[in-house]
Amino acid sequence: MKYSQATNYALHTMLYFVALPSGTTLGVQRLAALQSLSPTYLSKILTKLVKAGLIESTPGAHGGYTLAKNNSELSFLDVIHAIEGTASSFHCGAGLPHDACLIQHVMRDAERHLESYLNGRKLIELAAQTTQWLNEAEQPPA
Amino acid sequence: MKYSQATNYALHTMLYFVALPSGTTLGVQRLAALQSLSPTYLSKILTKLVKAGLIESTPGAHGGYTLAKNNSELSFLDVIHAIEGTASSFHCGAGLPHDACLIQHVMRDAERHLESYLNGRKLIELAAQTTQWLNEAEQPPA
DNA sequence: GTAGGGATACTCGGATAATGGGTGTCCGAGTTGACAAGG
DNA sequence: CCTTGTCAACTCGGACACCCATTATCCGAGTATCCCTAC
Repeated sequence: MKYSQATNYALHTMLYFVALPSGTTLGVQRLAALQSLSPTYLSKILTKLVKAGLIESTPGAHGGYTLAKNNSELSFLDVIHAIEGTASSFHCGAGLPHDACLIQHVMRDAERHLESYLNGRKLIELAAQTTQWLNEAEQPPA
Repeated sequence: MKYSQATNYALHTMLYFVALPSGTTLGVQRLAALQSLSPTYLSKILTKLVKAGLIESTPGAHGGYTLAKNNSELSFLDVIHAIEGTASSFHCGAGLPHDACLIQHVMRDAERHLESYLNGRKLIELAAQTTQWLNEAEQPPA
């Protein structure tokens, strides 16, 4: 029961996109430098985010990634589902007919509760503090 | 983000203990046969449950495992923590001071919500149906 | 001045390790009860 | 009848191997922009 590091990177990346002015495009190098991780690995995560429709990519020179339109109300759950998939986190291996396992019922309920909460938490909640953080990092006090 | 199979086995095992009359002792062979898995692997899980204080073990002949006293109100969270540990499921690897990561705050909050829910669901809720299930399996209709 | 042809700066996708944890097995050690033999 | 030794059943713990997902890297392909040169 652990979230993958890729989810962590994806959340930070999406937070940058939400915090920056709408329409800003960022390249892999910039994003990787901000989180100090390898650009090649981050690109894999970005393609997942693209396929999930959270961001859009423009190839070629001056290309990069942009927040998909009307995605300012992005939730934590959207990002997590894009990376980890939407499959259930608990599966009873017993040979019972489809979903006769009582334990599985409870675990699925718990999962739904968790997803409901994560769907309510939006990335934009953290945008204000993040933009401030980015500005301080970009131009340090003289 | 997936629960281990060991957690599944542990939950089923604990459910058997709760459903059966208080004081019943079960050996590894019986428990493994009920879930049709290898006894040697199940013993590993059982030792974890013993160390967590959920069950007690009596060595020697006619030995086995018994539900620890006054544990009838066992929750799902107790079992999960015994197997998966109590460590947080999300850890921000960034070099920020202790817990300055805003994303980590949200994820920890979500985790607390999930744990609160799982702490409220008790194993005994499923006991009635499980005992019925066990009786049918033990003595099939003539 | 305009068109064409590189060069460049990106994204995209596949192939390929390395690593670690979950899963499962094997074996020896320690402990207790049952049983039988001998005094 | 009592003691004692042996055996069997069972838990406990460590060591070991296997499998698979995660993590990470490298390289070639495709694509758009820029710049430089030739006409």
